[in-house]
Amino acid sequence: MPAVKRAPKKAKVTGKPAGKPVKRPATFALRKRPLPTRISPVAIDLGVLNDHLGYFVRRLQVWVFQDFIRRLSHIDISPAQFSVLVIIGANEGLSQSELAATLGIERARMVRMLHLLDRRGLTERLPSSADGRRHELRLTRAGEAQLKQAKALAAQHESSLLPKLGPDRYRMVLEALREI
Amino acid sequence: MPAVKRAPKKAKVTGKPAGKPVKRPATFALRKRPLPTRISPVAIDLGVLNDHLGYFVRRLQVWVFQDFIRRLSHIDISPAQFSVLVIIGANEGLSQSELAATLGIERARMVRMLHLLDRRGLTERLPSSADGRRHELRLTRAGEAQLKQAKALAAQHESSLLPKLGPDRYRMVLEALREI
DNA sequence: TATTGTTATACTCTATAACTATA
DNA sequence: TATAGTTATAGAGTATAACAATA
Repeated sequence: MPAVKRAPKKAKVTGKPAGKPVKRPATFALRKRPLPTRISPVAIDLGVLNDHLGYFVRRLQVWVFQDFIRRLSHIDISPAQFSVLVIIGANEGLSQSELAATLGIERARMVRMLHLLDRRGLTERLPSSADGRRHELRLTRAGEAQLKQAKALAAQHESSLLPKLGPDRYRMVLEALREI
Repeated sequence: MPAVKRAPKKAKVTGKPAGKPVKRPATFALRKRPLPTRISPVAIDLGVLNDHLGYFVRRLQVWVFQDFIRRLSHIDISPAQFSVLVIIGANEGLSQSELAATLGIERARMVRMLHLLDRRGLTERLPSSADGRRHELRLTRAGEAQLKQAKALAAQHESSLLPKLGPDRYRMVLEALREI
């Protein structure tokens, strides 16, 4: 309603006992709604957005991540967590800073992500013998098993993009972006 | 340092008088650091991430947005704000819900964005005469002027992507994503 | 002095629930 | 009952500052 011409609403604070924090899933809870058929459902004139790569890249990124999140929701692995596990698995013993720099995640943020993965028993941080400041990162046995499962689901996710984009476009775009 | 084998740090709370909130820029404060030469600086084995479109799309999206933010930092327009102004400008009188659905932004989020743009004198919400629930959105004169400036800067941003991606790749990717 | 890992803080954004005015 | 706009809240992510241990 047109609040512009009425008194402010005052928020009517929810009637809940204030002690009932609703548990939300760890990753974005986008799982329930069906994905839209088109990535960019156009009902309205996009104006100059039509000439901006960033707009379409953003729409595609959101759509791809949502599909990824849905497919890996069973094992509760987010895209960021997946990338962390993959990099550690492929580069055992690397440091948190190297990992963070590789993925473009802040060091401070990486600390919390690794805390969580440690607590879930998927990763370990071993003090480096060569450099007392560093942690050498590795997957636990459970982490390796989880990563294997995640890779299988992620591969399914990736396969699903082919028909969505069309095989030619898919290959073209992937190769183009990989080279940048 | 290897906290795993030491007592928890206890956070040493910062010595500040606790009454000095540092003013941060409205958009992501990524302006100061130089953009990396390569979008995905690879120093480390990416493993199966090399086969995932989502990874590269995400890296590209972040990179493109950072450039956009820098270039429009003078006028303090974020990518999301730009898209809102463009859509309103190209579709005067549309409702908040339509705008939000078009851009994939939550209605609740859109409220705060429009509050801010209203407060800055760039947009207006007029009660619809046909439907008492709706607001018809439009740009103010100032909003039109600001959008014009923003479009010019955004066009410069877009031009800068061409040499970065290579003109052929740029056209290919833009056309591919636009069709999806 | 610089770097690694860490904690804390502020802010942005997403997801959701609940409320109101209206249809 | 459903929809448009709104408020509130929880959580994820980003940016930044500051600190201890170590180099």
